[in-house]
Amino acid sequence: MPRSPSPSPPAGQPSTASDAGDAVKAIYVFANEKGGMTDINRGKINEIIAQLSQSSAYTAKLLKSDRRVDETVALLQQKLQRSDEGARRSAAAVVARQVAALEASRRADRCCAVIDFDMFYAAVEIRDRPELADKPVAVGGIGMISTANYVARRWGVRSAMPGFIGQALCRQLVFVRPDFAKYTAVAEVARAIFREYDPKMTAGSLDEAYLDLTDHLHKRARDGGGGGAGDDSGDCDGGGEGERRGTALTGEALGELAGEVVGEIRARVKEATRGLTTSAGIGPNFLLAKIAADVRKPDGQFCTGWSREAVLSFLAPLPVRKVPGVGRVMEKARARKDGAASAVCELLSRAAEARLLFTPGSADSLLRKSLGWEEGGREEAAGEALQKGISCERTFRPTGDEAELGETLRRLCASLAEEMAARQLRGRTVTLKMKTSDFDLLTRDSSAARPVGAAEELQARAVMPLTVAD
DNA sequence: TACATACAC
DNA sequence: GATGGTGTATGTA
Repeated sequence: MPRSPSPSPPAGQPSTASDAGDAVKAIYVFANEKGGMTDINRGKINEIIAQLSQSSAYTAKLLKSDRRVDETVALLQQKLQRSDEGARRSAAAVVARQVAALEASRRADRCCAVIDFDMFYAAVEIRDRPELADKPVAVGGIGMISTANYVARRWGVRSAMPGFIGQALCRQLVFVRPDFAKYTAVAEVARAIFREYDPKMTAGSLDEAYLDLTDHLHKRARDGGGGGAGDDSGDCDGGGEGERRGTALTGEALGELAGEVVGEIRARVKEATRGLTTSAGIGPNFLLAKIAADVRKPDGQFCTGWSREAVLSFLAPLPVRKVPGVGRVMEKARARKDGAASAVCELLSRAAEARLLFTPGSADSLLRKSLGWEEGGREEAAGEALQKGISCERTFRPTGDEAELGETLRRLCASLAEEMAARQLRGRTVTLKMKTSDFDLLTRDSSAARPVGAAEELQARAVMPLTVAD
């Protein structure tokens, strides 16, 4: 006899903060946002997570790092206070000039798409074991969950969450071991389809692809395959500065055709992968396409539009964290005065501040992103970019035994050398990374005169940062 | 060049 | 009781 009616997520109270878990909650953002989360149980979920995390070394280290970020942010504030009127004015002037230049160069003749499988690993596993379909499923192990299906997400189980927490949140959670060979094969099926639309397509990861559809769309429009020859009704295209490609396919017309094409691609992928769904974002560049891919997840697509108005009204209200490249730290550094997270519009309105605080490169990048103009995605892969590094790391039980550490190091070097040989790679700088039991990360590196690759060479250069005390 | 951080998936 | 692995980019000394 099975358990009773289908179990449902806990219906807790709205977060009754109070206790020692408060600081921890501030760190753990698992129960924020994202599809599938019901609002009702958020408090309960946070409580369980806080409970389990409270006394762990990992949390201690997170809190410590968070305090350091706070200090840095405080320093930035001081720096801002102390900046003189002249510096502020010239920063504002620079920003104004940049904004004008960027706006003038906005183009409406390019179309990019980012296509992303929905809960990829879990979807593949469920496809192959249909009996899992309505059960909460996590791909990963007790150490780490890499993907959770939407049923599991209703309990607060998410990717990048340690498995034991997932299990505490949802006792019926079914764990499935990841099978990367299988995922790679599935990804290859999808990529073959993507390449028909963009031969230069690039992959962000196994489950994510960047396609520049511009050429395909023009070809399709020329060959009259479909797509009403756009009625560009006034408010659409932003930069109507002539047709570089000979077809009047810009702005909204481009978007409309792209919508059909992307729908077609997604249908083909679903068919070819026996039912796997994808979500997609469409826009004038990869940055916007990437952000847009999140909007209609799962199994949907969204187009940002091309005009300045369309782009900005899409971006403005988004939390800065949605912008690729803006993570926990930058979010905090750009948070509002009252501590609340900023939206992209504030990023833009306070761009002059950023220019005073950060390196010119970072400030530029932030400004461009808040205008929705480039960066954050693939962008011109410009010929097969060569790989910059290769690594092999493993987490093991803490030990102070040098012989044991030495043996671990030997094994790591051996696997790495094997992988490098298989891919015919060598490198000049060997970096040894070591994580202590309290999650401090240390690196030591050593550069050789010429590239190395053999296990012995790697090992000889991997000098252990010993004397770790305690 | 050496080391640390931030970020993405 | 317990929080991964691979790769890229960037800041600072």
